Amino acid sequence: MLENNTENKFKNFIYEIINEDLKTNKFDGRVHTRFPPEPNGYLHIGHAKSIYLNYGIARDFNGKFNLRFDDTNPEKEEQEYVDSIVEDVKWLGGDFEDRIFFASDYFDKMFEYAVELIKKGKAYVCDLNADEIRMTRGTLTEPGKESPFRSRTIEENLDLFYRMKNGEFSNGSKTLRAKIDMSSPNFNMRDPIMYRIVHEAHHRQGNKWCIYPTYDWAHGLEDSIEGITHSICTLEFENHRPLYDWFLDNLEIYHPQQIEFARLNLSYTVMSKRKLLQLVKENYVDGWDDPRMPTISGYRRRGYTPEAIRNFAEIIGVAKRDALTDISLLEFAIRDNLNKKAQRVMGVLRPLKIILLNYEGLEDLDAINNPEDLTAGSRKVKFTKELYIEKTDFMENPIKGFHRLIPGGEVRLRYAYIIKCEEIVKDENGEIVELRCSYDPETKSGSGTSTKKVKGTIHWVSANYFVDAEVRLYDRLFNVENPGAVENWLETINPDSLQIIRNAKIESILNEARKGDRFQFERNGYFCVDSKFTSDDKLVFNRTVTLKDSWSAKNK
RNA sequence: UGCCGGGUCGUCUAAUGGUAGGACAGCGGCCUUUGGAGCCGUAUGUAGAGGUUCGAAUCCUCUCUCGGCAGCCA
Repeated sequence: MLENNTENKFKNFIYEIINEDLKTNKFDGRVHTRFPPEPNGYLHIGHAKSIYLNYGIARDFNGKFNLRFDDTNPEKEEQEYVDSIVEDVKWLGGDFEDRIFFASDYFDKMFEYAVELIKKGKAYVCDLNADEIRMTRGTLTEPGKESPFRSRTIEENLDLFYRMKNGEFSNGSKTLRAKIDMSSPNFNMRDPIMYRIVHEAHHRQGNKWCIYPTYDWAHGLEDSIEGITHSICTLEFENHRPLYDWFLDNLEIYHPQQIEFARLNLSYTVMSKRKLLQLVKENYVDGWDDPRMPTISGYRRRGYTPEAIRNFAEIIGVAKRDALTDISLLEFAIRDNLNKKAQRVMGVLRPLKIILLNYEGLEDLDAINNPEDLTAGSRKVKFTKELYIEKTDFMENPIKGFHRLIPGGEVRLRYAYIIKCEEIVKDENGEIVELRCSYDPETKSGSGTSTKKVKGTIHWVSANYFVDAEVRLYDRLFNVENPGAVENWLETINPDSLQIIRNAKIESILNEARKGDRFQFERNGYFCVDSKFTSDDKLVFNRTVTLKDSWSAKNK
């Protein structure tokens, strides 16, 4: 067992509870958490918060952490989701060792427990259909009415329950209900349903079962069976806790502690699995792993790192109050992480040809791979007479404060020379197609021979040595801060959330880039080689996040 | 208006009856061969009213306000 260090003690209110439990020896000094996803969709960043919370607790208290699939509803669950969830939890670093479990593996045990509750006179088979149950449940201010089947004998209930299990009854015709209190102010206690009849194959159990346990009945049993100490869930289950406790107490079995915390909401994104599924199914995005999706697979494809997501989880903390977390916190986390580890490279997204009138030949110039990490070394970049620079780095009629290239003005080419714009070449439409410049041989980067100072430094790529790439620029998927709260949320989708640039010119060193590799395109942002659309003859980059840009921010 | 749970800078979060602090975002400046990074500085907050106390974000009372709950979903 671990020493309580003060660092852990007040990390959040859940740590406080655990420290108290450790002090009173409530669970014999054990700490055992779990992450219990339902395999009915892909994991999103809200799940990452929960994974890091649960896994982090296990790690900090020398406890254990289980991955458990809460697969109690065959109508919504699929193996594909199980596979993606396992991959995502591992990628995030949630280490469940060999403890991967399935609620469906406990179905036999749950059935026995149900029989036990019937024998105690605390559960009964009810013949009311769904409508009738709803109508007799009462309202917010009125108590419900007791089911006419509530007083069946134990023998009759047992007989009926076994026959339910054996498939004698049709979907929805009968349920097993807990006999609690139809007048409870808490709806969850008004004789909640424990089993429903669903004649449907289960993704792991096949046709073994035609009755399936409900969440309320199953979840506490799953926790109890696994010896979980702290069963951490989100706020909407707070009203379910009395029922969680009731089942375990009346069964007189091992009783974990349910604790609720506020789920993550992120600005400009939707988090509900139902809505994410709809975006996928109706092709608003290009799959669960579309880089605009808040899914783990989406962030992975976009270029996010597990460390950044974990740091984000640390930054936002854990509390009980509903929150709408600003997306800038997440963006900070990934910038901060990539700044320290991403190789720098020059990439011109919107090329503008430059011809150096007084330059001939070819030079290999030194470029630093990462100014934040000099051990990353340097590389050679080809410098030639004809180059590409960023279209937006030239202004024929510059606005105030513009530090880059202007007619007759000078600017430094990163790692190279200072150049001066001598002449603008336009096509018949008046579009600028080329700039003719001179270079100053005294200003070679690193030579120490230059006394000249210029305000701007821009990136460039040789027009003779480069690699063509497609670059995908992403913006927020929604135009409103809290799309989940908008009724017509689909109408708030940002039509410009994806911009595809087909002929970006990138340093030729990126010929060797492989799927998933991350780079900083200097002055542009962080980019990741797309794992889906990149092929042998086509390089595709996803923009993970822009660099912080105080210039364009100022000019908004 | 039945029950449950919340309300601290713009946002997220800390305080455990004893100086309301941090991060992000913002603003100002320094520095800079990335308008990046870094560094320095700065403003902004305890929902309200009473009460207890030497002392209250914290305890009590009332009010206001936000969220959740009437699936055989989780």
